[in-house]
Amino acid sequence: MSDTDQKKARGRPRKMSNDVVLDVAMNAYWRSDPADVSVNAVCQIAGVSKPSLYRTFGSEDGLTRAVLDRYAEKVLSDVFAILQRGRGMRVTLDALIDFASADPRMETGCLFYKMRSGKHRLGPETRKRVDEIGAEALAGYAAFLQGRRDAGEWPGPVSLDAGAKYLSEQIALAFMQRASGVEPDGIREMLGLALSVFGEPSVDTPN
Amino acid sequence: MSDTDQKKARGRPRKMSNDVVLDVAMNAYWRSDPADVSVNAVCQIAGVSKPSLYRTFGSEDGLTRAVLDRYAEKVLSDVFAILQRGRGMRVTLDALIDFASADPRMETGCLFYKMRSGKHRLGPETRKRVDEIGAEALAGYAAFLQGRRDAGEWPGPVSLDAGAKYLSEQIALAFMQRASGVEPDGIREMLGLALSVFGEPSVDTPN
DNA sequence: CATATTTGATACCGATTGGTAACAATAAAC
DNA sequence: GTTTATTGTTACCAATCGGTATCAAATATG
Repeated sequence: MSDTDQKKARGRPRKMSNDVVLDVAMNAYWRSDPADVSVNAVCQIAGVSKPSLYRTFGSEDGLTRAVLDRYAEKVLSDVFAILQRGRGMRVTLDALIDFASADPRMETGCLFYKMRSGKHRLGPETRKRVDEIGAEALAGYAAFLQGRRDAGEWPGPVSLDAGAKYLSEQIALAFMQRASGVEPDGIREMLGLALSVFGEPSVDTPN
Repeated sequence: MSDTDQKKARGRPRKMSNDVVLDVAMNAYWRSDPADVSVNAVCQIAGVSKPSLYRTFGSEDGLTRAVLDRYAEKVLSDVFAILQRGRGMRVTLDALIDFASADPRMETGCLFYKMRSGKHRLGPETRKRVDEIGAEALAGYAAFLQGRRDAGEWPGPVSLDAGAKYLSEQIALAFMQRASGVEPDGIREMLGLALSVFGEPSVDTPN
């Protein structure tokens, strides 16, 4: 258990690190759709031979799963961070609306929701991970709403669970619209309308 | 220009009418997804040879387009009918919620929205038709909202166009959830919440 | 230097995709 | 009954899919 078990890279070194391959694959999946990017295409644009890719990830399922993991820690973590800042209802919702409707990183939608909407086309490992992340997101939304309810900011008759599901799906819808090319302003308007059920925005309709 | 130009069916008669083939293909596409049902599969379950199918529809694009047309006149017309009944806001929205969340025909979602969400995988003819039907739906929602606004039932600051888009997308979301296996009660709860921006339901929070 | 190890290149596999070319069988029209 | 039109059957096509076997090239370890 000493430092001897550090895997020393013997043999021919990697011309391209696994992380770079993952990033290239992630961006390709993200821009279009995992179902529309073949393993062959990933190898080509990543400059990696197919046998090498299969030696590293085992299968297409292994690759998409690794990509999803990387996407979760590099992108989805930002959404979770917004929820866990402990800010007020409106400030948080506005931040979510900003991110979903106008963040330049999400110009082609959200890779996670693309995977979720095409879940049946994914391998078992990736599909399982999609379900797990979906549950985590739901828990995150629920925890946020719980905090707002404790703070007396959301006294409505809607249950916590229903509110979390609603919030989650509205964000998902915004991302899917983004992927479809809807303009940020249009998405912002619709998402603002949808989330107005959690309390009216500061401006507009002061009545 | 007399009755002589009625096309008399000469030659070997069709063992299976085109309409039956269309219905079988429609149900197959509807149950799973157009992108997941190959032409080979359609031929097999419809009991039609592949050359015959290609003689009738020309291409896969022609088939999906014909299926979409049939779906529009057999299913989507029901949604349009709800909007054109001239009933009040709440009655109409409740009818829409009922249809989207619980109608047994929509148990596997809505074929139109499945096609729309996978639009890039369709042929040019079908894609064009999808856009047309989407525009028709939007116009239908807008006309309905216009009527409600004229009747003083919807005085909010939301523009007609934004309201129509919002309504359309919320219905679409409900259908997609249905296709994902979400329970009708859950969909009804979320859709009711989303459409509460058009006026609160009769029960609950009378304030 | 010699050896072990890992890479990339190439070529292949069986399966499936959308789409066709021939051709025999069949039935309506004449 | 002959002709004509249309069907189904069979077999095929090139392309692409995910996945692998083989082997030479390259490099870190010894």
